[in-house]
Amino acid sequence: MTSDKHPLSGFLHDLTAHERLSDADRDAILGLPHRVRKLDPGAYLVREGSLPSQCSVLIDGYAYRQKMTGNGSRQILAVCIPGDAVDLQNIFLDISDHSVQMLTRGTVADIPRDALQQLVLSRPQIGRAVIESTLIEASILREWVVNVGRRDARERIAHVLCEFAVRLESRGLISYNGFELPMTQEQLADTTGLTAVHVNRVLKGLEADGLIIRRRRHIHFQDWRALQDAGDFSRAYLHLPGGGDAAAPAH
Amino acid sequence: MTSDKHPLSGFLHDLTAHERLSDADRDAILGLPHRVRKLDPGAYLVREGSLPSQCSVLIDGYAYRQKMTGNGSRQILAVCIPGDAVDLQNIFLDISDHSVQMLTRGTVADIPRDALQQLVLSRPQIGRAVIESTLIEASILREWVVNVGRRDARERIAHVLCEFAVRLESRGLISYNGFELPMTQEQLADTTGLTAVHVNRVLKGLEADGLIIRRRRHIHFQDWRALQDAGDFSRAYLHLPGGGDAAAPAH
DNA sequence: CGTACGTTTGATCTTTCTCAATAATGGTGG
DNA sequence: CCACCATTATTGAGAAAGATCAAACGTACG
Repeated sequence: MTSDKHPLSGFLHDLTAHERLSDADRDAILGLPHRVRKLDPGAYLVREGSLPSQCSVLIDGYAYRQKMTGNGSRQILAVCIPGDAVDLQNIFLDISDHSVQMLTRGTVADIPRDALQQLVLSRPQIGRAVIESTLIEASILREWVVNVGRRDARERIAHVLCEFAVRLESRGLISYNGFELPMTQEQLADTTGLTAVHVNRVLKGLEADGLIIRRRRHIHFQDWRALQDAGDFSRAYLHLPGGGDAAAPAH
Repeated sequence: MTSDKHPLSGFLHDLTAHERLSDADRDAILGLPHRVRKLDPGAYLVREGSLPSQCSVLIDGYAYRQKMTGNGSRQILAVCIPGDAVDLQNIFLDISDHSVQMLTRGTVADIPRDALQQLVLSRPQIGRAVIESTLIEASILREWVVNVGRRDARERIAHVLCEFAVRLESRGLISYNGFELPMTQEQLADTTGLTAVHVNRVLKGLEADGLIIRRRRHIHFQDWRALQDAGDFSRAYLHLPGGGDAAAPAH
């Protein structure tokens, strides 16, 4: 998908989205030691309770953060898209507080924890970029708390669809006014705090009302404006560099 | 409450909870320019959509992060306790994605954004401490997503009570096996994604079952172990330095 | 071509919300 | 100190969103 070949170029691109880095900083990032791995759906990148010795960057495919409750239900906490550093939190915290698993087949680059830690501490602008990236992740988490805490089922799902589309678009990963949802309805239920059955009915409803068209897992935005309204969606919380609230997925 | 007099000592204490700082770093923090203000309940520290020019540190009293949905309901995203830097995110991000308001009467110290930014960039160990603090906040947000997404009303409220008690205890702010809940049942509803009416019934239930005793807003832990079980609570996600799962509020 | 997984649909049940009214409580001015 | 007012807490009854249970239908893949 990316024209540039370096495995860490997506990661670099993500970090430089908000912060302009010097050539030396850029070279230092691309020069990080790393090992590339291919993974199957369901493979663990991080396991809750473990002490990871490396940080994985997603090169292609999707992954998700996840946590289980005591009575066995699952809550999905984030969907990682190509370019995302999958466990920045584990650079500086010891015990992982959640798990990360592959959603689809994909490729990751593992970077030794020490090397990344050193890089962040020794190069202030990179440190700053990492802080910003972490802060944006926190902002998205706040929006997710709002989503599951104060929106009804239809709003939640519409919101998740909008967020996903805008994030993909910001990385140039979205196709013509629609995208391939990389998850089952059960996983969508686990991200919205609903049941798979109810997710199904809501999706059907969104389609019946002409907001989206589904063909298998492909979501086509038939009425992007209405979908945003239905999901109470405003992209401000994503802190995307482009600013404004204007841009929809490619029209 | 704190024996040391410097307004920023609570903030320093918070930052050094995980990271040992050099004397020079400590002096740099205490030497930050700041202005102390007293505030009434409801006063805004940060307004969603604004571009703050300073970062407030809570000296005493409580505050809460909050976001409104399009149809007017409120979701509380965090409760800030004395020592918390109230808007670290606004050091590096421009437009605030949520509001922060005082929960009680209290005191804050405002630090100019530029000074704090400079400090973080020029002193790697302080940068590291700020990253860790941010990461822990994100971890707590993840747990909140789980809480509102996958737990029922009783679990949610028990969980919030446990979290609050443990956080207070970690700062030495908790009194003998109980604490003063600094919020109304309506605000508790807004933190758990419930209604005030239902919160009332659940609290009554927790009391009827002998897990807590209420006297006005004071919560006494009659059966701390059972309350943790009822809330599916485990303190790991708070990443407290003490580690382990052992410590309960002072027994 | 059959098995496993995901989706769709229907019927019923629960939790939680909504609406409404009443009782405490704390703060305020006289 | 007391009467009054505005919040906040409590309680009840009915409504609704979403969960649960169960079954049938598709589709991909070995």
